[in-house]
Amino acid sequence: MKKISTRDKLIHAMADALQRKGLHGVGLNELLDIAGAPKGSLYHHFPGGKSELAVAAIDHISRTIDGLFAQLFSQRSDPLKAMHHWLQGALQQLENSQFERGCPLATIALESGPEDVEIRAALQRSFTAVRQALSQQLHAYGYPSEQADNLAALFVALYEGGLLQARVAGSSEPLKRAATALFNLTREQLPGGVRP
Amino acid sequence: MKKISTRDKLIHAMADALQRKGLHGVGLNELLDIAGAPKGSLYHHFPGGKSELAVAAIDHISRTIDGLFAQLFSQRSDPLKAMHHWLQGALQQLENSQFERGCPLATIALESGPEDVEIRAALQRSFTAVRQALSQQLHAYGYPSEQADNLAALFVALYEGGLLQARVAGSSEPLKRAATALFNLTREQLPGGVRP
DNA sequence: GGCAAAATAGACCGACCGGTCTATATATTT
DNA sequence: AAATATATAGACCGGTCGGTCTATTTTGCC
Repeated sequence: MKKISTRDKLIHAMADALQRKGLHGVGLNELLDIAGAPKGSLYHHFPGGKSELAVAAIDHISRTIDGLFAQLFSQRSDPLKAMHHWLQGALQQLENSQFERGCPLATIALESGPEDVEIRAALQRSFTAVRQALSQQLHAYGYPSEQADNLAALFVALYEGGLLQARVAGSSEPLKRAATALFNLTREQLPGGVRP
Repeated sequence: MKKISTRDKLIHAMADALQRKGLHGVGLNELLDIAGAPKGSLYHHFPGGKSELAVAAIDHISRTIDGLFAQLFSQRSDPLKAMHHWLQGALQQLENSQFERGCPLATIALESGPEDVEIRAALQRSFTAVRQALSQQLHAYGYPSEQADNLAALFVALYEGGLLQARVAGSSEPLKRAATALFNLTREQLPGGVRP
């Protein structure tokens, strides 16, 4: 028997909707229906309405990613292997959902404009944190910090761009190919540009 | 003095809106306002309404990309240099628009689901064509076709993922970093995996 | 138990959504 | 010039949007 607060059910429903259809793609009533909550509860917990709930969902997703990374990198000393697992997991989720669940933040990232101040701020926090986490791991592994920053951005791009292509194609192939290409390249060029 | 047909004005307005805000982000009236056309004209030229116009806009964008690639690759024998120019151009456009104009197809790609059959088909055509064009150039340059396919997917991912990150960050930095990382890697590993 | 705060519940609202429909104007063809 | 197809014009429609408001129930505390 589980007790999930209405607040958490709302956040969860929004997070799921963001991953599948984005912010403009879900209606409030649909959301409340999924969460099993009335409108009053939404505006009680989130006076700012839809966008405040979206921010809460983004923050929630961000924390989830933090946790995933912490686990992923603690188990493997080679960060490239860890990132490979990360991508494998994303791919699995995509396939299991008939290619509906891509990156949970990408859609709202593209839908939102500079006028959506708080949403953009939350997204920025999250993406920056992800890049920093990756960069730090790569740096600890031996990459000079500049190179680590660059590679981190590239891996995030692989994740985002790969998932996007896979979704459109309705097939894992584009992501698999892009990942193969990048891992082949990084395997040959080790930290600092030194080769065995 | 130019004569742009109402049909083309509608397609243009939709294409611009897709790049800035996506399909759900624009209203029909807003669109007609921009195009300077009444509702009757829209449904005369595009009986299928908003989504048929979106398909036409996607096809239009796709042809534009084809033209750009044809020009880009005809002027440079090194496809990596050509792709560098491609990314530079995208970056320029992003900066000139205060980070509002990213990939013209990415937003609708994430907004649309498998139920949007025709939109998805148009997107799939376009993305496949882009990857094929890149792959072909890389193959002609010396990469084995398998490797060329993989690299093509990776470069598209760099473009999509890089632009997405740059938009969220409100800065070119993430895309520049990711591009730097990838170009450094490819410069060191030449076609066929042979090293100098 | 008594009471206030927190949370739930949903009727209701104006605005805007995409889309339909009829009327008029503009070419095109004969 | 008459007839016909093409295109423009915009009033209008039901539905849904996000959001407000009042009423009721549940909870935590003394």
